[in-house]
Amino acid sequence: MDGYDKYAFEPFAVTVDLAVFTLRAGALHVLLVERGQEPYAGRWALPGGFVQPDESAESAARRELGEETGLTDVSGLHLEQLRTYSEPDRDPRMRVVSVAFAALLPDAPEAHGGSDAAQARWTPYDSARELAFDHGRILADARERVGAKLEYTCLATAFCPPEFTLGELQQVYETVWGTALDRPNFRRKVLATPGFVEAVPGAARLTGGRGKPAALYRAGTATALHPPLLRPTPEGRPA
Amino acid sequence: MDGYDKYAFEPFAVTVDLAVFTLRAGALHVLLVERGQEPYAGRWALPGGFVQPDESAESAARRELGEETGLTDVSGLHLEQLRTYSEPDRDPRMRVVSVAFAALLPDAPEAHGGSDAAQARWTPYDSARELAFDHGRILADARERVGAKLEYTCLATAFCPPEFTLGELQQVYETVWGTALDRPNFRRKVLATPGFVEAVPGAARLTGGRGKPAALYRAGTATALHPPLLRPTPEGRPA
DNA sequence: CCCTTTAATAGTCACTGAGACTATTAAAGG
DNA sequence: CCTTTAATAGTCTCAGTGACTATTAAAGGG
Repeated sequence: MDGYDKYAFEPFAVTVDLAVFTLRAGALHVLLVERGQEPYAGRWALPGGFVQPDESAESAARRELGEETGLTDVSGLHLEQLRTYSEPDRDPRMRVVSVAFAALLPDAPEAHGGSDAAQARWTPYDSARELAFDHGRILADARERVGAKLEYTCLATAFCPPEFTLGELQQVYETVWGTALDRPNFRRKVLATPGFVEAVPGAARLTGGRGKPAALYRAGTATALHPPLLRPTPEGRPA
Repeated sequence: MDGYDKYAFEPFAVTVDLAVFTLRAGALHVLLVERGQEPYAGRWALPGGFVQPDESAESAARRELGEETGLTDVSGLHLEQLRTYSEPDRDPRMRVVSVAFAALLPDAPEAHGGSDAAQARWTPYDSARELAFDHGRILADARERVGAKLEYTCLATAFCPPEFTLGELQQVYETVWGTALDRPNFRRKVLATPGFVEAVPGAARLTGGRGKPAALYRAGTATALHPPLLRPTPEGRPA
């Protein structure tokens, strides 16, 4: 950071790119926008945009999230920095450094084309292919990060509405990890972790299910899981 | 990422900042450079520099690491991106976005002033105070990340020379975490984790210790620890 | 050359947490 | 009212680990 005057520096464009996840119909979905112009015209891409002179990358990401999803209050949503992508050739036109973020939404409001996006759409994660730029890589990194963080943080509640059942919370894990979990064991683990969830007294989900209505819970105050809730190892992780 | 022509963007300076850690005399040390000019003249700061037009932030970090430490071969050293700091006012002169990295060195060659640093010095982590810019925050974030990664990765071997004893490996954990560990239990855990370390056949550390010489090990091929090696909870983590 | 010191290595015991189940309870709907 | 459906409660067992004791192997001083 020394010697600003002694060394020339290239001016860079700095952008944010967002991998916005939600759960719909039991599948992980990601918000994509369709590009209107070259390069990659007509291809799908992650939403994002330039960082403005008076804002941090975090502010820019939150602003873009609001613009793309149409949500008026994005203050409580989970948004975390993933990493920064800076390969010199990642944008064919110019030198663009992009700070990538992962965001989690409890429920998916239908996306509408934002100010600078032709159209935006929720896409099943597995159908998101051939993205523009290096966005495929960013998306894969974001997905891996989310899956890993479910293990040792309380992040799963970020996919849930303010009040949720333990079954719904379990579905978050099962959907993101792609594995089935034993219900009684999951229940025991969650309830045994102080601060993970707190019961909503005397409330139960009334919506016309067939069997016994499940009790409702709210996200607790804890952020970390000790000990972690490890995902089942199919055969034995690289260890 | 759409609409480059429709929206003005501010040109940013992009730098890398490095939190380079090593262990010396049983204490965690970090590499600091003394600033020669305003702002923060005379204050200590993290080494770093501008990203050049033809290199990624990772390349820039590796280049700076070589320049600051004087190491000719920094290819095998552990270097990982921490996060990007982009608050608009983090540099009083201009808009600078900095991609921060954490690096781990097995043994500390004495630092010499690099090309753009008046002088560089290994400083005990606990003595690193009042750093320039937001480098105090970056350093704290890096330290926390390193501590956390010891739990669920094989990162600890990055602090060790190519061949090391289990006692030395244990010292890494104890130094970074600031807690004592039970030696037989640590040993059992490490040896029971496939790929963490591999024995060097028939080798023992000869250097004039008093007691029985310890066997030597090399870093194994594994990168993750399953299950993790959790640091002892003093009373009960925020959970 | 023995005997003490020092540290590495081997082994034991008990408890916690989790995986794999089985059993019970409570409501909805015909 | 009785069947269906799902939530909730409980059991059994084993791996992993914290706490601890015992043994082994070398160095160094008398």
